[in-house]
Amino acid sequence: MAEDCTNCWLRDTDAYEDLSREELRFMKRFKVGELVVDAGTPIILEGTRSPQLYTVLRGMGLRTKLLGNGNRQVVNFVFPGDFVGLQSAIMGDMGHAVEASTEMTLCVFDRTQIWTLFKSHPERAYDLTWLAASEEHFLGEALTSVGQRTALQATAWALVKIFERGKTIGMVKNGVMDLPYRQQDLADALGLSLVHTNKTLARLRDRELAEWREGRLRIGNLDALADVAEMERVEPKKRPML
Amino acid sequence: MAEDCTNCWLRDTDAYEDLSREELRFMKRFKVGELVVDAGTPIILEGTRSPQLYTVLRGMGLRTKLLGNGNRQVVNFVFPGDFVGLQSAIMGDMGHAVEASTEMTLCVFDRTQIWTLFKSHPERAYDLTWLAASEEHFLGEALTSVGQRTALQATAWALVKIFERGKTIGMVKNGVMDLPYRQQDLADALGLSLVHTNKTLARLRDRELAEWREGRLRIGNLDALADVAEMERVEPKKRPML
DNA sequence: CGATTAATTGAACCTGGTCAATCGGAGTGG
DNA sequence: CCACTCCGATTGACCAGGTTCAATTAATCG
Repeated sequence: MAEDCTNCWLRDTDAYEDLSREELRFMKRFKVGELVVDAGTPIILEGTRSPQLYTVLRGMGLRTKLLGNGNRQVVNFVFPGDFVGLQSAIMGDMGHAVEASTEMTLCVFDRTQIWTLFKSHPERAYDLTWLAASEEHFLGEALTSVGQRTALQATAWALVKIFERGKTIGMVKNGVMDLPYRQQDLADALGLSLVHTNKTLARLRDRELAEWREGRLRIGNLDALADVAEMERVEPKKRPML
Repeated sequence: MAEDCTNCWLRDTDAYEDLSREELRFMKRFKVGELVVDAGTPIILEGTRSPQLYTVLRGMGLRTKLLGNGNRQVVNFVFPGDFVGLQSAIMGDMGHAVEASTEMTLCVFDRTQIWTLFKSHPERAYDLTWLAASEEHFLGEALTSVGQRTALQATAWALVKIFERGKTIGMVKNGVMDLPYRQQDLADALGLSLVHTNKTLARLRDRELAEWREGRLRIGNLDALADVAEMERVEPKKRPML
């Protein structure tokens, strides 16, 4: 029942780099199956050595970190095409947990093959490093948002980021994108309280910059929203996908 | 005048993994020279494709991101043994700038050799990925600190992190470590104002948890400080060094 | 229909920011 | 050697962005 990497729907979006026939063959060998999980299911636990690596095929999730006092930080949102479990594969254990926000289907890879990947497929190894560096890049931006932007700016920044990511993988239709998270998730991502996040979203709605209701995000003028966020727009590049 | 990788003083600290003779030989070829910069000098600019890659041999610096409104986020502190320029080498450009806080000497590598490194030295490629994943790991923690911890907790967290890093590379003597940054740097790292950072440091000093004066950090009881931060201590592992 | 979960709104409060002044050390020119 | 300046650290007073508490609404579900 597992899909064939060759026909992976994600490769048809122009968000990802193309792979040669040989490379696809290797990925097929690397892939050991598919995993489908319900919304709310933990996929990887923080601090553990995950037995598996995944690429998200469908659905959305969260990377989260729990603090001793019960506070939660959402480290990132997880979208189709994202690679999950890299830290664990390389360094031994995960710095954050990963959980499903919707039903998700994940492409499962064999972690023990990581080393043969480095030895015999340097292009794929390079892609892995690219993904790690890219995540580092993103987290630097997120840190800057949480540390230096006001609630309004940070919220606008997050919505722009999410919307842009959604666009690259074809999740935006007519300026609307499915965004099946709770306001609490965004609040935990930005280090804001739920109440204030709610009020900030209301402000963006009133200004007709962004409207997020019932799991759907509508943004009319992305540039205007980015201006509020005081962010420099960068055309999203093609990214590798494993 | 360039030091020989074989006798690199950093390899003598037990913070870094050992390299075989062959590996050291390759690193020597990879290395093209040494760079010495004064305190205050920018080493890499944000958003640029840096022509070079560096490993810090001596001195300390900062990774910073500038916001449109002039706000600055300190993304991380840079210590001897840290690798600088990885994002640029892999993804094309840097997400942050790097500048020297003290005089620094850097080991300079040839960026164009990166690809041969992936092809012919998979162990080194693996190490590069390790470094990227490690930085990602750290930034997740930093994000959590800035997002979820109070000023006192965040400050304590930062000092513990810095002190632990300092210990692994032998910079701590008698519970004291050189920390030649300004309070403004720490403030920008934690998303706090200078004034509040100052008062928070005073609080830690009053409680006799940490004392940072005149560029020297003294911590008597690291565990007590970590308790204030509500962080789980993890024994720092050996890390690769290029 | 009661129970649960998420969104929304108002009001009081507080952590941390802003403003402003002072202090001390290092460097510099006379 | 002294006056002057510059930079970073320090402290007090006031202010505000965002948190907390609490109550209400709305939708979903067994």
